[in-house]
Amino acid sequence: MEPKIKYMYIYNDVKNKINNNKYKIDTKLPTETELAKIYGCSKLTVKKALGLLESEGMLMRRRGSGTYVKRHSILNNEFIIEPTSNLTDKYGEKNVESKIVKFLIEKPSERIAEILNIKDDYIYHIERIRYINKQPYSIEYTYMPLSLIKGLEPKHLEHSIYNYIQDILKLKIKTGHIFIRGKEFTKEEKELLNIKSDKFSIELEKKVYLDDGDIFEYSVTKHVYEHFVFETIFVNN
Amino acid sequence: MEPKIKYMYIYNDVKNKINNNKYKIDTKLPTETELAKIYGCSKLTVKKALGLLESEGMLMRRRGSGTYVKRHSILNNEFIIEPTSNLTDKYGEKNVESKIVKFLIEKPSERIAEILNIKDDYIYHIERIRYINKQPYSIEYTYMPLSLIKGLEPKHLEHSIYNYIQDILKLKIKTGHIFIRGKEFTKEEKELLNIKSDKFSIELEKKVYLDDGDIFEYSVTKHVYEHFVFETIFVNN
DNA sequence: TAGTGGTCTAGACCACGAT
DNA sequence: TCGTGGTCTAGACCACTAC
Repeated sequence: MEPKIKYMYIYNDVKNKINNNKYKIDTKLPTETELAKIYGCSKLTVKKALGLLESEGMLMRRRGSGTYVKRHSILNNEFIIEPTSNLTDKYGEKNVESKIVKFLIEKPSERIAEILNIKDDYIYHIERIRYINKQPYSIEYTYMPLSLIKGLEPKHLEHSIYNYIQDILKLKIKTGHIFIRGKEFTKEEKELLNIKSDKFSIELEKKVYLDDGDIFEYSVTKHVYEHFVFETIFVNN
Repeated sequence: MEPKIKYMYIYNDVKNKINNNKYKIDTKLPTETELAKIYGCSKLTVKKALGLLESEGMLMRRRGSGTYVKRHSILNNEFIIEPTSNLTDKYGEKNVESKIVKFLIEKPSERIAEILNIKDDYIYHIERIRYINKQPYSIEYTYMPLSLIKGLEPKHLEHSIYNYIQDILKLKIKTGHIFIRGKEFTKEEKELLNIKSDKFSIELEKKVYLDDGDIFEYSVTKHVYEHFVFETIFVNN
């Protein structure tokens, strides 16, 4: 149950206590020194755990004053996508469906080869339409190096590529770089998604890296705008 | 010149060396131990500096292997807005113009009072159209507690509210919470911005907090979609 | 002035990658 | 097996808040 890493245990424990109202919003947490005593660890370990919660917007820490609870973790809001969100985990496997438009293994274009850092190798080139509760949600153009992602089959695309990569291939996603912009749908996309001609899209362009530094995915996903909200938090140092 | 904080000095120094190609992309940085010796500090201080650079996507750190340079800091890309971007700083004061549509001091609506955590006090209610290089860029609806932001005048709105708050009032922005979505422009907004009727907007809804925990701004900004890209990076732990 | 979180040290030990 | 970054300790001192 408990993770081996002590600060992750403290992180989860404090997070749960906030979500269960054992630590209430707008109240003060015990001091770092007290928490260190409670958890039987050094101040630095407490500080690392609380720093994570601060970066998620749940805590506000003030030198000379204390650590205050600001809000619960989100999780429940229907349309909100965070940088690390996974559709299948968010909406439940039963509520997400995917229609495969293209599933190719091909030589990459010059541009994609450069982005994926590929010399003379093949890639997967995938186009999927995704539905949530039977409603068209997005169209997704994905490019992945063949050499990294072994054995990908249509059945994986129908559910979650990410879950295949993480659960079956045991690859670890480390960082991602996301660009968000507005974009019109093409005529073909409107037909594929079966949406009216005045709808536009929110486009997410993503480059995702594994923990060994390899880029494993370049993708462009165009979301029907009514069903999409992206959330992010920043903390200054 | 050098900041008092040692890890910020290291952070800036390494960042500059990457941007000036003294540390080249795809090469390895000296180890933490070596850097600690170079800067005359402990490993932990080096680690903190490098951790910041990793969270900005400039470095990739791998246990058992080393720290690798991944890319320069961005800065130059024309339309890209990051979570902490400030229009005036980004495009230069001369290239940003603002037209004030509304500048009211009023009692807040119930909704705004709740968001700003205000009981029985007045707020600024501001609507501005912003132009970059004479092109309409966005329309911005801003609500701020009067009690926090003293002495705001039209001349400040014509340039940067943020610069007034940070440079003159010496308030420090600590965290922000951002939602991004697609939204149509209203007929009035299209007229104010003088744009064609088929244009839509990327809406940024922001709550911004000061370092003492007070919320000082709630704003909704609708950007003409062609001139707007939002960038963010995530790092898993 | 007392109490808080922020920075920093000089170590120790561990998990993981490369070989 | 060796070198790397990751976790952790038990302190010290500092900057800031609140009183």
